[in-house]
Amino acid sequence: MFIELDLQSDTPLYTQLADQLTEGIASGELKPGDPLPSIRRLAEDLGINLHTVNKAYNLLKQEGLLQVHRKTGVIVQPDGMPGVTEAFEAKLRRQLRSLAAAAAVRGMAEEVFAQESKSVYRDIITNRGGE
Amino acid sequence: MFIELDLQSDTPLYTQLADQLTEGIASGELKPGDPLPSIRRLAEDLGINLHTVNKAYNLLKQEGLLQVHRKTGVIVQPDGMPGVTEAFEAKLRRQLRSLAAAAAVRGMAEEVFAQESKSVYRDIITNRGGE
DNA sequence: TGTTTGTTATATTACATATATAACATATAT
DNA sequence: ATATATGTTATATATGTAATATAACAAACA
Repeated sequence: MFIELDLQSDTPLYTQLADQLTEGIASGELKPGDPLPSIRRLAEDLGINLHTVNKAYNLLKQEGLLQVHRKTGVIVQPDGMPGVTEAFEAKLRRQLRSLAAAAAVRGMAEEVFAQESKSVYRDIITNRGGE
Repeated sequence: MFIELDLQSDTPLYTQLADQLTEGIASGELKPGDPLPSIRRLAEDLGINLHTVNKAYNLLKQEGLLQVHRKTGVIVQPDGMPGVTEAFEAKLRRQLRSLAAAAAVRGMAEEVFAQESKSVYRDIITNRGGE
């Protein structure tokens, strides 16, 4: 799986990494049970620090997307992905709210905003680059 | 206009403030030309520092949502709101992408995600509380 | 003249990000 | 047993952001 980090971005490296791994799982490129590179290995490949990768892995572990086994290494959650919890719904709505307000104030219509959402979602599932 | 800040949130205060002002404009509660409280006044009312309010106002000024006149004070952009620029589209897509991936990986269907987006958008426009 | 406005400057505190080393405990392979 | 590679934990450091606290400035208005 190809991962690209933008050092200039205002999004933290560990967040970028976690996001891209999440996309990989969502698209099916990474399947349940698939092994991920070791912390040190991935850090080496990406040219970043061990702890930054560790932070991203742990974030996804907290969310239930990864399992981290001592010595066995890190694998994609094989026992079923987490569902849409109340907490997740609330968080999603909160973040969507910020985006929707910015879109609405610029005159982007409701249907266009919804269509953008649908389009972006599909883009991830069909494993396209993004544009 | 009622503004509520969550000191426990991981979202910075100036971001929360800018978001809520944006929602106010999007919903029509704040109309073009409407005056906003002075920096010091709002800071006092919210119980936060002058510079935090200033940062929020300047952010919205940069985005073209506010006009800041010396002594006249701060008003909602009267000369037409900014449109949907390429840059905004790109930024919106980037942020939606992260949300869509998190939703998809938890099994939220494309239509449900789009419906959530539409629902949240409508919530803002119709000026409801949020839940 | 005095007050209020946004603006700018400095300083301080706290926290997050990212890095650099180092060491530890454990499971696997040799 | 020995070596190796794994995730984990602990320090330390540098940098940047967020938020606060004062203070002063220039300009507009009553």
